[in-house]
This record gives sequence, structure tokens and C-alpha cells, in this order.
Amino acid sequence: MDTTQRTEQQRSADRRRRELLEAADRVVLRDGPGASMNAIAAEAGITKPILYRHFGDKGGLYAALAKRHTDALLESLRAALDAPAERRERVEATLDTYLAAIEARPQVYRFLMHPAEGGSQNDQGFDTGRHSIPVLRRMGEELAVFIEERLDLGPGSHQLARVWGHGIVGMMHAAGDWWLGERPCTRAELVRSLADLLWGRLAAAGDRVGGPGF
Amino acid sequence: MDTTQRTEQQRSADRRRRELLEAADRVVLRDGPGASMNAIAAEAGITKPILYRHFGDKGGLYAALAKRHTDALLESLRAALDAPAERRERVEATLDTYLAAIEARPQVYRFLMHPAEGGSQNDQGFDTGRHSIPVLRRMGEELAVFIEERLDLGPGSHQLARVWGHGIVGMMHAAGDWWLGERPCTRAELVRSLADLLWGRLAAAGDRVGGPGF
DNA sequence: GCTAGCGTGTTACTTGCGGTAACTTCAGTC
DNA sequence: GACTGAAGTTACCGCAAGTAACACGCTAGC
Repeated sequence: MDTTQRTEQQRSADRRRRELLEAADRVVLRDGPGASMNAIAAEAGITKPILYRHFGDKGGLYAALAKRHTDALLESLRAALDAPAERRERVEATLDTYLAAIEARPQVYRFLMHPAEGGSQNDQGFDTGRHSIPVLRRMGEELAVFIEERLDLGPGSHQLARVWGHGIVGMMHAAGDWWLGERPCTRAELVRSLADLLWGRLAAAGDRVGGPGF
Repeated sequence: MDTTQRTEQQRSADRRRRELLEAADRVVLRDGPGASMNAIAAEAGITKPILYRHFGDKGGLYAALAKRHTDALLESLRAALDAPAERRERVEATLDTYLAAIEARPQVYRFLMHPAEGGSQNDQGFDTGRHSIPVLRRMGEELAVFIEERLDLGPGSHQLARVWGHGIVGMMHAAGDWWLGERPCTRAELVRSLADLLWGRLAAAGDRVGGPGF
């Protein structure tokens, strides 16, 4: 049989693919999300058509690259979410993990979240062409599953968990994006503020004196 | 003096600009966010350089177009937020207003939120090139101001209001985006679920029996 | 040993975009 | 009637994604 042969080839192709992805990673980290296929190919020491043979099109390369980082990020988030501690502590730890990740590697973050920004003169996007920011969808979906598994939400818990999963992820994302751009406070303060929001402080706050209320 | 003259010209230029924007609007509504400058020019019955004279570059056209829709949306949101009712009711009305808007005109929504999706064969983005999704930033900032004005949040209220503003907008956006794609429930259900989240039901929920808690 | 395949790589090209330079045309002014 | 300046045109540049067609190297069968 040619199984060993095919396995051999498969292994070789996989290795090559990993090398290419690492090269692409370096370029994206250096040039931002506007990195061109030519630049990536050059970094990998080859030329464009090979990239296309491996990844189909730019979206394929984007997806493969995004999956690596997303998997890693989700792994840390799961760990934070699963730690043995009070719920509030774990929520804060999860928020902090996410924010620490985007703080530590903003270039990666920008690539994942704002694929079509373009640092060069032209703004050719690095979009997958299909879903909108798959990272967020995946995170939302995972969080939804987690919530539904762990929390007793009464009837309609499935829908509720999904809404909350996507909503919380969106909250985290938007606040993080804004924070990363303006750095108006420390990470710990941001985490605390967001957790306060999730803990219902919005509903509990009093009206401002003299104002028409809210 | 030439004031009247200049005013005359200014008026004419403004009218033309509005016409061009309306043409651009039609094209974006028809072709999605991937609309090309050529297509827009053709729809307006002219050629590219004129667009460039009026809007500088594609980002300028994007910004002008986005501003129109954003202004309109913000106006409705302000109205919902300012209505005379209980806080919870107003929050729900605001969420519902936003969701109704994106539901009614998904093409506009996609243009504003996912400018780089590309309906044609090529995925040239329609990005402004600078900030990420300015609509969300504006909404977050406005909501922050509103919260700070109306709510008594104690010390650090300024930071807190800003974090909450961006966080809530992000929550609304992400949940809305997901909902618009999958339509897993009615709008009213979604509104209720999100309001529940903001009202601290996450913190109040009990652990699921038999699970490790959350 | 020689040739048939197949995977890896190349050069050179097409298409389509954003953006611009240089020319033309036409309204109103002295 | 010549002059100015805005509106509009054609024709082009640069650059990116993506592709076709060709060239090398390796293993397999005769």
C-alpha cells in the first residue's frame, strides 16, 4: 500500500504549511494586517503561487493564521474560566486574560479583529470574505456553552446563554478595543468596571441629583 | 463683496455633494459594501475624479456616507434613551431601537459595521483607513456621556461611564450581529435577554445542580 | 539506464482596484 | 470677445489578488 508514502508526503506538506504560517505570522506582526501575499511569500523565501496552492486564497491563509491564535487565546480563556474560585473572581480573571492577551500582542489583535486596515498605501483587506470576525463568534459560542452548562437559568436557558455569550464577548471586545486605543486607565480598573457592569451596578445606581434620571 | 457668490457656489457644491452621496447610497444598498468608486461614479452619471474632488479619497466618501446614517441612528437612540419612563424600560427601548434599525436595513448595517466584506469578486474594503468602525466609537462615547450625566456612580464616575458606554454598545453590537445572522429568537426576546444581563442576572443566577458551578 | 509521473518551484501574465495628471468644455465676468 | 475657474473627461500609474504555463528534482516502473 501507499499509506506510508502518503503519510510521508502528508507530513512533509504539513511541515511546510507550518513553516509558511510562521513566516506569515512574522510578516503580519511586522507589517500589520495589510501584509501582502507577495511580502509573506518573500519572507518564507518562496513565491506567491505556492501560498495559493497551500491555502487556496488569501482568505484561506487568513483563516489558518487566525485559527492558530484563536485556539491559543481560547485555551487561556477556558483555563481562567475553569479555575477554582468564586464566580466573580473567575469572570474578572477571564476578562483580565483577554485584555492581557490583546495588550501583550496588539499586532496580532489588530490582525484578528480588524483584518482590513492596511498599513501600506493601499487598503486591501485581509478579510476571509465570509463571516464577520470569526474570532468573536467562536468566543461567543464557547462562552454560551459554558454558561449554559454551569448556570441554572430556568426556562429558555439555551437562548439566554447564547445571547449572553455573544453579548459579553462583544462587551469585552468593544471595551478592550477602546481601551487599547486610548489607555484611559489600568487594566485592573477596566476589569473591575466591566465586572461591575455585569454585576448589575447599572441597574442599582442612583439617579444623579438634579438630573432627569436614567 | 463676493460673499453671495461664494455662498452660491457653496450651495451648488453642497447640492452636488448630496446628490453624489445619494447615488453612493443606492450603490452600496444594491452592491453591498464592496461597491467600487467606478460603480458609484457610474450610478451618479459621472466619472471617478469628480468623486475624488468632492471626497478626497475613498475613506472620505465612506466617512461622509457613514456620518449620514450614523447621525440618523444616533438621533433615534437619543430619543429612546430620553423618553419619560422607568430606566429599565428606556434601556429596553434603546436596545430595541438599535435592533429594529439594523433589522430594517441590513445592507446599511453591513456597510457601516463590516465595511470590508466585498460582494464582488475582489474584496477591496470600504474602510476609512483609520479608526475601527467609527460608528461604534461614536455610540459608545455618546452613551458614556449620557450615563455620566444621568447616573450617580460615585468616585471614578467618569472612567466608569466611559467603560460602560463602550461596553454596552459592544454588547449590543455583537449580540445584534449574531442575531441578525442566525435569527434564533424574536427581537423582543433578545432585548429582554440583554436587559436581563445588564440587570445583573448573570451574578444572581444559581449554579447548575451537579455541575462545578460558575 | 531511461522515461513517466508528480510535487515543488518559478516567471510572466491578467484583471481590477484606488488614485492622479493632463486635457477639454462651458458658465459667468471685465 | 478674451479671461478665469469650476466641472468633467480620457488615459494613465502603481499595486494587489489570483492564475497559466513552463522548469527542476525525485521516486517508480520497465
